[in-house]
Amino acid sequence: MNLRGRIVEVSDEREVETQYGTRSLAEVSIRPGAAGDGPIDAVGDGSADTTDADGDALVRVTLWGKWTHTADLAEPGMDLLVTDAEESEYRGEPTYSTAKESYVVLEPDFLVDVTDIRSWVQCPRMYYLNKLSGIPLNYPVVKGTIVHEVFGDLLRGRDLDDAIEERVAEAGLQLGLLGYDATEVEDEVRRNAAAIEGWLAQGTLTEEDEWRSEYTLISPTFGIKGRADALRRGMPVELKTGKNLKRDPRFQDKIQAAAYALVLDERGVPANTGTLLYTKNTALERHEESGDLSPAKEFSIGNGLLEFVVRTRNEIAAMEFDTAVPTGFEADANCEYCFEQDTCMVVSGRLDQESKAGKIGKPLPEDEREYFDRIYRAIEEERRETHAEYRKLWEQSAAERADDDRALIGLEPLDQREIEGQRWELTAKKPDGAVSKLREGDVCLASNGDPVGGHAELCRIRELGDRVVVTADEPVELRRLDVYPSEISVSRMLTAVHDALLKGDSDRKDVLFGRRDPAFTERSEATYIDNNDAQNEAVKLAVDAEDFALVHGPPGTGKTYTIARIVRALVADGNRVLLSAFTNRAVDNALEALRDQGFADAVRVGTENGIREDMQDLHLKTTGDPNDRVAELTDAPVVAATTSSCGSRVMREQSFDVALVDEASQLTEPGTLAAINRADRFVLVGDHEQLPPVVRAENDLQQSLFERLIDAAPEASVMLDRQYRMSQRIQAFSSAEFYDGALRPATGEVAAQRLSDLGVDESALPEPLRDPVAFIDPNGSRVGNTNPVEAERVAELVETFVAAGVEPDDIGVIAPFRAQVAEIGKRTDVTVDTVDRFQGSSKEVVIVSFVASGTLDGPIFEDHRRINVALTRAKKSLVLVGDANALESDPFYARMLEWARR
DNA sequence: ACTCTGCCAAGAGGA
Repeated sequence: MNLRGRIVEVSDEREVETQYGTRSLAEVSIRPGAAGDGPIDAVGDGSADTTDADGDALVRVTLWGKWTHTADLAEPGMDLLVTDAEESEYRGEPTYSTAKESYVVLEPDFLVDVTDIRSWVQCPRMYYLNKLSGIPLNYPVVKGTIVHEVFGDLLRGRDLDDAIEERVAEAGLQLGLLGYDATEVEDEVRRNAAAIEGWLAQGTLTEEDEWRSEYTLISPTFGIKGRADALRRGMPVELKTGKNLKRDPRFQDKIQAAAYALVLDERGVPANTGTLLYTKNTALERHEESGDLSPAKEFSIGNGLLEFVVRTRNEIAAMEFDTAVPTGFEADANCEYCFEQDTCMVVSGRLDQESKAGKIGKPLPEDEREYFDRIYRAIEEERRETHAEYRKLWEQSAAERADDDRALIGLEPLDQREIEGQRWELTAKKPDGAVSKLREGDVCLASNGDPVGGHAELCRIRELGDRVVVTADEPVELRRLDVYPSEISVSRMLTAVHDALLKGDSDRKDVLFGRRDPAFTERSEATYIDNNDAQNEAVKLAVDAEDFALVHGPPGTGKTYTIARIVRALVADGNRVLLSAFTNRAVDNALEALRDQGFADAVRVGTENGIREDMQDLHLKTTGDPNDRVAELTDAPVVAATTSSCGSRVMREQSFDVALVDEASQLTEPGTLAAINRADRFVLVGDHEQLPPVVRAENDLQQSLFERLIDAAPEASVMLDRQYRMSQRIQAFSSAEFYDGALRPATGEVAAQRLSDLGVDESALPEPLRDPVAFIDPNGSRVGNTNPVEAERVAELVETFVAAGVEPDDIGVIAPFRAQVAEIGKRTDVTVDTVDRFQGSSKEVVIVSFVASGTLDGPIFEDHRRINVALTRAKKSLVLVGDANALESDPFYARMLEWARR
C-alpha cells in the first residue's frame, strides 16, 4: 500500500540488530491523507495510533537502510509518500515500514525536472546557477538541439539531408547571433547524424524494434517530469552530442536515463536497460585518441540506481522546501574542471553565499540583498502554484472535472492524418457545450484519455470548434486535451531578477532602490503634440529622461497614441527602442498606432500565433539564413515584443537605448525588469488604478514596479488627464473615486456624446435607459458564480438596445465571473467577457452584470480597481445590473449606486 | 472564495 501524509516528527537515525545483522533505521510520524491528492491507498483508521496535540491520528513509519538518507532531509511540514509500505503490529499498534520494493518520496507534489536531477548529480550548485541565471545562448546548446531534432526525424523515417537542412534553417536566427554559417553547422550536424545512422544500421533497427521519439513523462508518485529523447522497445535512449571514449556512460547521463526508466516503471513498463548515444564518437577521431569509439553504450538499470534517482530527487525537493541554497560541498564535484566556476564564484560573492568554488567580488548592498531574497521566495511560491496545476492532469474522474476548465474531455477521435515533415494532424469531435480555457494556437497535451498513465503527446491546437484539430509529432488517439502548465514565466522572472541585480549596472540600481533621484536633461521646449498638454508633457518627459519616466494613463486618455509619439521622438533622436507590453494585444496595438503615424521601421519578435494577422508582416522569422535573420533584428531601430519574450535567450542578447513598456501596472516587478534590463533608460506606461498583476500566490509580486516608482518618484511621472472615450456623466464616478477628480473629458463633444449621435431613437428606449448611466435590479440570486435571472435580464436589455437601433457590435457585456460570462453568452450574440479581459477596449454601450446577491462576499469585489475598469468601458451608455441590497452593503458600491441612480 | 496572459518544451557540453 502507498502511505502518504504530512510529516509531524522525524527521529534521528539509529542502528539496530536484526536477524539480517546490523541495520540502520529512522522513524517518521505523519498525519496521513491530509496532504495532496496523489495516488494514496487507505490507511488504517488510526484508532490505536498515537495522537498529536490536536488529537489527530498519527502514523509511525520506519524508514530502513538507505532511506534514512531521506529521513535526514525530512522536516516537519513536508509531505511524505512511502510506496508499497509494509503494515505490521508493534506492541498492539499498527506501524508501517519500508519494504524491499518501497520508495520514499519527499514533497511528491514538487515536480523536479529530469535534467535538474542530472545537473544536481554533477553539482547541486550547478542546478542552482542554471535556475538563477538561465542558460545563455551558446553554440553547444543550439547544435545539441538541432542534433536531437534530426534524431527524432530519423526515427520517424525522414530523409537525413532534408531533416538536417530544415532543422539548421529553423535555428537560423540563433546561429546568426552566434556568428555561424548554415553550411558549417550542417556539416557538423551531419557528422553527429552519421554516428546515429551507423548505429541504427547495425541491425539494431529490426521489425521488433519499436521506436518512439520525444516522450513526455510525468510521475505523480515520484514528483518527476521530463522528456525522454526516445524509447526503444520501451526502454530509454538518451542522445548526447558530445563524445565519451570511456567504456561506461558518464554517471550523470546514466542517472538521466534511469530517471526516465523510473517513470516508465511506474506506468507498468519495466525498463531495465538504458542506452546512451554519444554521437561524437566517430571513426574520424581514431587517429587522435584511443578508446571505445562505438557511439552506443548500454547499461543495466537496477533497483539501486532507481533508488538513487529518488533519493537525489528528494535532496532537491527538500532544498526547495525551505528555499535553501546549495553550496557545492554536498557533491563530490571538482570545481577546477567546472565550466561554471567563474559564474559560481561571482554569484557566491555577490549574494554572499557559501560556496565550494569560493567567492569573488563585493556582496550586494543590504537593501538589494533583502529585495533579492524576498522576490526569490515569491517567485518560488509561484513555481509551486504552477506545479499544483500539473495535479489536474491526474485528477481523472469526470465528477472531479465538472467545475474545471483546464481540460477538454470526452472527445471522439475522428481522423489521424500524416502531414508534411512526418508530423500528424489529429481530429476529434468536441462534445456539445464543452468549455475550457484552451484556445486556438495553444500548446497543450493531447492524450488517449489518460494524460499521465496513458499515451500523451504535446501538440498545438489548430482548430477549436465543434471539431478539434491539433498537430503533433506522433499520432495519438485524441480523447482528451489538457492545458500543459509551463514554468517558463517563473523561470524568466528569476533570470530577470538575476540580470537586474547581479549583472545590472549600479547606476540603474541606485534609482531603482531610491538611493538617487531620477535625472533629466535640461527640459526641452519642443512641442510634440499640440492639442493636449499632458500628452505633450509625457513625450517631453520620456525624451528628457536620463533614467526613467512614468506615464500614468487613465481610461481613454490616448495612451497608445502617446506611446507611438514617444517612440518616434526617441528614434528621431537616434535611439534604438524596445517596445514592450504584458500582452501581445497591447504590443500589436502600439505597433498599429506607430503605423498610423507613418512609422513602420519596426520588427515584431514573438511566436507567430501570438501576433495579430495585420502585424505578421513585421514578424521576425527565426527560420532562414543566419546572416539575414540576425541583420533584420539588429538593424531594426524599433523592436516590439511582449515582456515575456524580452526574457528569451535571443532577446537577452540584444541591447537598446530605451525600453518603453505599456501595461506596466499589470506587470510584476520581475516581468518589468525583463524588458528594462535590455535598455539604458526606460519609460513605463500604465494605470495603477486599473487591474494589478495576476499572480497565483499571495506575495510580493502583487505590486507592479510602475506603482512602486510612481509613489517613490512622482516628479518623474505625468498623468494624462483628458479622456476621449466617455461622456461626462459616465466618467464622473471613476474620476472622483480614482483620480481625485482630475480626469476630464478632452472636448465638449466627448462630454456631451449620446446614443442619438449614433442615429438611435432614444425615445424608443424605456425611461431608465435614456440616462447615460442606469441601474437595474432584476431581483435575481447568485447560484455559484452565476446569476441566471440577471443573465436573462441582461440579454433582454441587449435586445432593447438593438431594437432601438444600436448595432450589436457596439454593445458589450461585462461580468466578474467566467461562469456568468458563459451564462449570458448562451442568451446573446454580442461580445460578453470578464472585466479582466475587457481591459484595454471599449464599446458604445456597456452592460455590467454584478452577479452578487444578498452580500458582496468574495475577493473579486474587494479590489475596487476591477470595478474602475468595468465602469470605464462605455462611451455613451452604461447599464449596471445587480442586486441593490448586496451593492449597498459596501460603502464604495453604495456610492456607485448613488451615482448610477441620480 | 476570483480574475488569467505569456511562453512550444526540456534541452547540451566537458576533465
